[in-house]
Amino acid sequence: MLERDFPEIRALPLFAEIAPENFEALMRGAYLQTFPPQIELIREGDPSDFLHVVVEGAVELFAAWNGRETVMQLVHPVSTFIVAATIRDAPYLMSARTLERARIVLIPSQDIRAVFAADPAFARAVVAELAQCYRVVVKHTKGLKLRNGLERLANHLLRQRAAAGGAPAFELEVEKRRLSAFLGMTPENLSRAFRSLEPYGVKVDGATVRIADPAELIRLARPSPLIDDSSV
Amino acid sequence: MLERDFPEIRALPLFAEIAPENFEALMRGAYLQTFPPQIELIREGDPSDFLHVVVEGAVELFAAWNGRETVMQLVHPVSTFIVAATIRDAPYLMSARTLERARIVLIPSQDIRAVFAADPAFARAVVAELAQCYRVVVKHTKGLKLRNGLERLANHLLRQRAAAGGAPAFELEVEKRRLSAFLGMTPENLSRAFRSLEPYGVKVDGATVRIADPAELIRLARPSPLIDDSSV
DNA sequence: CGCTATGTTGATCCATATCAATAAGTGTGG
DNA sequence: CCACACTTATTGATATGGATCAACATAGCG
Repeated sequence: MLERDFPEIRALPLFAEIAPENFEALMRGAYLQTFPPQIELIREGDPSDFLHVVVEGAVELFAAWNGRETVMQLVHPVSTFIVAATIRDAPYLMSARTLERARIVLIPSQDIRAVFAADPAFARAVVAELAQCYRVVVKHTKGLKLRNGLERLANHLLRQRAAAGGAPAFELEVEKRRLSAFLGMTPENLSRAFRSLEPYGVKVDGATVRIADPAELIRLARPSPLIDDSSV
Repeated sequence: MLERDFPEIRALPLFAEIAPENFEALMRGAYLQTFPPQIELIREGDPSDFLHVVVEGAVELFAAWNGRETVMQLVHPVSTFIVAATIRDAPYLMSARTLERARIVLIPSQDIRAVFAADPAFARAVVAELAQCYRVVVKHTKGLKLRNGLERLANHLLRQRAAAGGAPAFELEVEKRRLSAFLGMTPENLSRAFRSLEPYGVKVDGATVRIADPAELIRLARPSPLIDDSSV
């Protein structure tokens, strides 16, 4: 892997505290690859060969059953995915595909497990990362079980707005089709949900969302830190 | 804590490989308590003070939002809960209450974090536990998003049957009301779902379920290891 | 520039929720 | 040990959120 790609990976909480020689070891075995859109990176059920780090672009984790398919998570730079499968040496529970052209670092799972066993700092970081992942899924599940489609969308928009620094307008980052699957609804339903939010000051033009008065939307969405705060 | 309670805790994957002196340290600060049914052990949003180990009885993890409440997980002996919050020193994302009279070991979170930092074997075990928890939630979420109520129930019954060693009859372990919340449906709906399963050879009497011909039910449920196998 | 996939909108259907009434347990205190 | 109160489970009737089907618009792309 190229030198210049180290810093952004090194800066990830997962790798920040790791001993230099161990980080070197990980990077030596790692591949940096650029993928076109719509490439299936991993398939659920396959053995976990690599830990993936999205450096650029976007990836979706999805799952299928009985002919149905849903989006489980949307992954944006810089973050890792499938840490759990890598650590447990278990088959992937989700598939992954690129949404756009993406640059991804692939670190062999056995290297991860080796350094994990040898480097206490890395072990701690893996734990923090896993605990984080766990909490993300729990929050997502809470949203699915406790909110209806409109509420999930409203809160998603507020989260995106916050992620964009509170700007009055921001981009959706993903196709509405995929967003609908992520939010647990059909595309048609999402479209109607957007219209239902108009009275609350939400204006949508393509992938651009403009929230006139956040307070209005918040009254509907009732965001909770225990579901919506990514830092908690 | 009493000597005689050690073995079953020590035998847990989470504690099995830990150094004797560290395990001693954990147990010295731990409390073994017996709680009556319906006691709220922890409340979502509270700081995580203790790692909990259910030694006897049953506990449900639940979450609430905007006046609604749902069951996130059912915890039976011997297992731990809220490892993630303990490790991250973050607020609980879920509340917990006893379903029956329960014996629970409470280990101060700061002790867990201290031993975690000092004992590599324990750190590894925590990671394995967390990865396991993560995968459990992911599977649950997949079920919620990819299956309808009837399918979720059918698969739940098959899982319970497997957990009971494949016996033709087994107990539900929890009130139907709570099971319905866990499966993401209303009690009325669960009741009707049970009746819908009669043609598939499912007989319910109180909390006892009898599956005449598993093959028949399997055809409907289409269980998948990536959703239903607890070991994967 | 046309082809194809995505998004929107309307009509309709269906699964699930809600409301209501009753039955069946379960626990408590006399 | 039974009667009473209260919770849970069931069943039926009805409402509704969301899915499906269909048609069309639009946007991205070769």
